[in-house]
Amino acid sequence: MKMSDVAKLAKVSPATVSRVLCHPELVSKETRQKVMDVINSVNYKPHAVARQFRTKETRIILVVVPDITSSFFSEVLRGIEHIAVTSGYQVILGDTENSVEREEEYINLLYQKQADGLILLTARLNKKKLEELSGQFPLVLACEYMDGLNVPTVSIDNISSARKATEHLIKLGHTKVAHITGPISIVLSRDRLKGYKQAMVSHELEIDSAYIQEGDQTFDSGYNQMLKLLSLETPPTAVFVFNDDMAMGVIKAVKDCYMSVPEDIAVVGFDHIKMSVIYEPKLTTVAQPKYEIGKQAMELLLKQITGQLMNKKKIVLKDELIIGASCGQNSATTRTLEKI
Amino acid sequence: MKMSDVAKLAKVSPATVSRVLCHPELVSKETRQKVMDVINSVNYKPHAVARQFRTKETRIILVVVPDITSSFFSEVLRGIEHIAVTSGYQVILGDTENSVEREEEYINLLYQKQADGLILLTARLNKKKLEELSGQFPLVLACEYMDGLNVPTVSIDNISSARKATEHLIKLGHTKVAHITGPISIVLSRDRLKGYKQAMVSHELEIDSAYIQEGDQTFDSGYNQMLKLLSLETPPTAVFVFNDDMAMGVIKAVKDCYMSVPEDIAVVGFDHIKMSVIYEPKLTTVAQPKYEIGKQAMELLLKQITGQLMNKKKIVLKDELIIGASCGQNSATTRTLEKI
DNA sequence: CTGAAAGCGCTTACAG
DNA sequence: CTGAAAGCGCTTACAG
Repeated sequence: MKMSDVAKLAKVSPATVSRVLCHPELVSKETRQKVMDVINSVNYKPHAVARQFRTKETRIILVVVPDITSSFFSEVLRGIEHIAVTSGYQVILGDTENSVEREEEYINLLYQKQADGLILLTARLNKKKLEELSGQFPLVLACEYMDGLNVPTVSIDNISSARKATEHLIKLGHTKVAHITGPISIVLSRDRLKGYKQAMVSHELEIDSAYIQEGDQTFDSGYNQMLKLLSLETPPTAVFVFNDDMAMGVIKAVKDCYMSVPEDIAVVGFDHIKMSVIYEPKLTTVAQPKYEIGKQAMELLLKQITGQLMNKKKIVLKDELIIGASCGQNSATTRTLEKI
Repeated sequence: MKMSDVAKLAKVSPATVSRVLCHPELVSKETRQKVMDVINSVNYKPHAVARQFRTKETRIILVVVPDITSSFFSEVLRGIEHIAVTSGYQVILGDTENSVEREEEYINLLYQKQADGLILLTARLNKKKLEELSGQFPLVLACEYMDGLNVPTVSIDNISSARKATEHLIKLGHTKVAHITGPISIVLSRDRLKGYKQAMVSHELEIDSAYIQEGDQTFDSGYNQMLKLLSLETPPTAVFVFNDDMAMGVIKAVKDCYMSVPEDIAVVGFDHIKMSVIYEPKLTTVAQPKYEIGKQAMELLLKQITGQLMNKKKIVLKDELIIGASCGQNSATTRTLEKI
């Protein structure tokens, strides 16, 4: 069943049927009714690809995500998808499984006009390529902020959040604060490391390079890096960890060494994933507005697609330090007092 | 840049360019080379939608998932996506956020020919509608098995897995075994409940209807239902729980009542999500081959799309009972001995 | 308010 | 092995 068949049945031209569907206000009430009756009675559905081909818009966007099984990204994705569907767009999922090659394969879809725009939840591509891409297609970078990059971006301020998280530990009286980073190849890791260092320096604490260990984002790597830190001659008394997965691994390592969190070691994580609330002790962690990041990224993309361009706008959303039990507010207060 | 432009530059017809791209074996080596050189030098990419429109295949499939933020579904999705991309297909993500209406909206995409096939990770639709859909479009149902439904399906045998899980508790010496179900409106919940009952009956244990509580799949609901069970006059000594999220909530409830898992209450979960290994005590749980379910679902869908139809085949994959610490293998053995 | 006609960029059956 | 031509199902500028 195609539009011309509907037209015949309704005794109008195909153009009129098309108008009823796309611009009903251009058609007289009676004609409209007549056509709608036929459409409903034969259950006609317009051929999406034909329309896309004719109008040159697919109403599809592509979302490239480094790891779809991650609790963090899947919530951002939900935000994107929800707004997309509400606005009449569909989402093609591009799970790169952390591979740059797959990232580039997906981006090919844009050149083939398979999608009207792109949201990147990961940016392993270099700055030049990203800007070039952004010049050619509607593009939004979410989660990762890249300094001096001329591409619309939605993210939190990772540097200041990391600084805040570290300062929380310092204010609790800790001086030997370690940091387990994410893969140092990604900007996020470098930003959070920067924030950690800023906090240390501004409180005149020494940054012991043995206190900085690189993890790979997984629970196990948090576990292993923590064992390393614990076996130092002077182990830290507090650790700021790149993400919650690793932070939980850190806690597990501490437990396995017959020590306690927060009594012996205070831990702060990052992301506030669902599990961070369930794990014991409940994590102190930086909550990112995951759904909101997705939502705003999609809205920014839509603005570009519809041409309400906003000169490469950056949106920085508010994060929040969620106080759990993994830093020991109370015992820390005591420590501060002892110092005084 | 379109195909006819490339053709002009290469001094051949558009048909030849098309053949170079789609059926290179039909073109002489020299012509092919000449055309490829032009394609590369101008970086021509064929217009995907035009091709889709002409060939009547989108090489897009639709995956409808009830909850993209769930660790379980996102791993199944990864399996689907991986095989899809490897086979030259793209995946449109349909996150229903557990709403039946949204499920139907997504399915509309099939009628509009936006996708070549559909994988359902949730089936709230009734049997008749599903079979009708399956008659019209390539369709695979994954995760949920529906009795007597004539639709290709990939799943585990939920009844026998649930029976096995419950029997594990019974063999450990428990006679007062409770079950916290999922939402009883979904088939999976009813199947696992069935398995639980089978195990109880076949071991001649009484099924106390107060021992069966309906949860909603979340941690919190596991927590709440467990509190209810613990406040019974004769509380159970073991609980088989519909999924791991709720099982962790159950454990938390037990702890909060100053009791221990597994000493006071033994717990078995379902799914073997990542967190189940990290949580303490480590869950005993039924592992579903999540990635494999996704993979096989996609392969089954591809077979339908390419017309290698396999009379509404069902694939039942093997699950595995993973023994953690939440059932107390040892203490249980003791109990059994005591009984003797 | 409505219709006739052109055309979006490809692929493929047909002819040579 | 190659080209000319038709046509996939829509939408929209144009004319009336």
